[in-house]
Amino acid sequence: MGSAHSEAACRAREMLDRVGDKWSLPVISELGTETRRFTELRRAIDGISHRMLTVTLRELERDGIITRTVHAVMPPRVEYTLTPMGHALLDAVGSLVTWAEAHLDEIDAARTGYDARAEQASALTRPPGRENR
Amino acid sequence: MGSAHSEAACRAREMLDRVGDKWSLPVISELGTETRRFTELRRAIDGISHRMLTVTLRELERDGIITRTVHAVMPPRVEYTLTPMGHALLDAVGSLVTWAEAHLDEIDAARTGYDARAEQASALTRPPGRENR
DNA sequence: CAGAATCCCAGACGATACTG
DNA sequence: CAGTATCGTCTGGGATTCTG
Repeated sequence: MGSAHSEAACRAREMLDRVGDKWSLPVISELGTETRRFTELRRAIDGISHRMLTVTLRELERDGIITRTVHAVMPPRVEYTLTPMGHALLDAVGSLVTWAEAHLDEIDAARTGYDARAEQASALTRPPGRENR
Repeated sequence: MGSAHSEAACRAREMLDRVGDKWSLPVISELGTETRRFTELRRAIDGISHRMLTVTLRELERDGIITRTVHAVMPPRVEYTLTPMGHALLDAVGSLVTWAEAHLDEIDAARTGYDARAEQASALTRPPGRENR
């Protein structure tokens, strides 16, 4: 029952909530190539904090998108791998990337145009006087 | 060629930041069918507040994903339409939806399993005593 | 009807310090 | 090396009120 839209949009939103946080995608993308250790990921992903890498990995593991393997050695060695489901997700995200690349210029242009128009509009409203250069 | 990952992941993240907020996708999805007025969208999208619809529409318009048309009548009549770029985006998101639908059960299972294991693990650590039922 | 402006809070995220 | 715990900040977004 209800609107046909919610079906699709709703499912998609669940996923964007999952993958749309700040670091999930970089992590997934990095693991797309090959299995990695904690510190390797840390170094490969620019700007991620120690804590956020941990948190992100936990979430992804919980959802079955990555696998965590602990090797009982000293010092500890933990490896992370993308599951088949994770690879499929990476593929799905691919079409977003494609879209983004295809329309990046168009988006920039749209923003510039919008901002220019907004600036003009507010200039009309604004009390006339010397511009604040 | 440094890290192959950043190229793709970075672009994708820009888009997830754009579309990954709480309401962009429902709005886009709703406009995918046909042109809509403000209040129509408000009613169609369950749970969205007046304010957030306004904000979301502004952002999408700024990025050239939707078009805003004002009809100078009383009462005001404003219509929103998906641009071609917007339609393309909706298509791209489609593969995420497909992925989500295909793996929903798998994700639920993974979570349940993970949580169960976590519960067990903490039980071992926890000081033995009577369970808190 | 459509939208702008204000206030406020929960939760996401970063920095830092400690542990096995 | 890998992970946990604690704390402070900052922002997304909800409720509400005012306008053309």
